Amino acid sequence: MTPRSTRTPLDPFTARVLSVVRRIPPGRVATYGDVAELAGRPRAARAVGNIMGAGGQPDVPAHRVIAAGGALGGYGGNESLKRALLMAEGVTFRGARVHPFADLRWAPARTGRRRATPAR
DNA sequence: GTGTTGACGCCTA
DNA sequence: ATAGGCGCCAACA
Repeated sequence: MTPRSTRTPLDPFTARVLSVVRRIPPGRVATYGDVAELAGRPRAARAVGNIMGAGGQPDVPAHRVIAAGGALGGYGGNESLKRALLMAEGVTFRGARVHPFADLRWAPARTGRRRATPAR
């Protein structure tokens, strides 16, 4: 089980991805591309998918990470479960896509990012 | 070090 | 709307 969590200490990017996903609130979703961008690698959507599939941790709501355009994306072969989990949180679907995607799509609150080093 | 795989994304037909 | 192709990045053999 979790062949990776017990091996590598987690690279910065991977840790960042998990951190981002953890912040996605219930009833909201984020695309693999969104997570990748928030993690610092806008083109690493595929890598994010791999990281999700790698298992991650129980406190990481991977089911809230979907594909672009509101598509469901994968879930270890249990897409129906992923969809059920989202619906249970209030996410509505329109066919195979979340709807309204624009409103359900989550974006981090930018409560005014303060720099650690208060520009002297 | 290289090669393959994969819960992706976007473009073109 | 469906199918195929290319690019992207990280994990693993």
